[in-house]
Amino acid sequence: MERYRRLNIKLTPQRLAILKHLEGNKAHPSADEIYKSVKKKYPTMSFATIYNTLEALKEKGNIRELKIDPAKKRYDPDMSPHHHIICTKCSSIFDVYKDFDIRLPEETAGGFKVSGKNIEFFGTCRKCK
Amino acid sequence: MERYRRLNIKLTPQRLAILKHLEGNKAHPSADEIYKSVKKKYPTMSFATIYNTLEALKEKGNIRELKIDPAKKRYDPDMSPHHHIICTKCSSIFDVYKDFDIRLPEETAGGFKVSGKNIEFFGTCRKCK
DNA sequence: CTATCTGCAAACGTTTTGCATCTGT
DNA sequence: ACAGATGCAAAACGTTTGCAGATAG
Repeated sequence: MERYRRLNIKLTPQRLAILKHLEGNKAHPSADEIYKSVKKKYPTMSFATIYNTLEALKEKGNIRELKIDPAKKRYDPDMSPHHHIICTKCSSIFDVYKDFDIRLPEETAGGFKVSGKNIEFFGTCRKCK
Repeated sequence: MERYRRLNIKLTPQRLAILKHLEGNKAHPSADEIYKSVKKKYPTMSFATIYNTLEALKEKGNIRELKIDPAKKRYDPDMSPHHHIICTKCSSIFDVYKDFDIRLPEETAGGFKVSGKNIEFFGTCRKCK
């Protein structure tokens, strides 16, 4: 609770439940998964609140929105620099904590002002292979 | 026409129009963009046909489905190994023809059998900056 | 007190599907 | 001839929105 004060967003019970669900969560949950989980405690929980909160958290730099899964957005509360590897069979996502020193040469960037990069690995996870 | 025979899919006029639209296309078009374009010549064109054809082409390894744009799938007929850079303002996508020698150490892969990788850059394009 | 959040339901844009008809091979 | 494609409309799916009432600060 205290540690969320700095977010400068209203800390409603619903939001605290969402934050609690996200904290330390390594599953890269979708909005629907968060919704289902928090709805157990707050049966009136709505997607408006879920998305509203996720948007606020994203804006404050507290979570990342992942587009690694084309079917739906996934959210990652781990803001430390890392990449992901996704299983092409079960779609589960794991973290990759390795830094790759990749730079785009001026000529290759085609006039872009590059502001970031994203590396996705894919393959078959331990369970699925 | 001839060069599409090896695809082993029925070459209907609609499909040839889709193939023609895709050939050499560097715009990474969405299904809707392909639909709009092909509909000019085939006014009865439907999304069923668009998605059906794109799925067939993807399966035969003739196009790639890009997930770099979270709003919608984009399609890339360029199967040569390359990466992408997307403009965070106008969402236009450009190709990056540079090979990055990135490998995931056994320990970091977490039991995964890695089969590929994908690098996305993002930034502001020449026009938008 | 009031700016902001919640919850509901309706709307949205993209993608998928069922099915009757048609067509490439 | 027939496996498979087309076209239409409806449905599915994730996400967004409008708004009236509630609440954190």
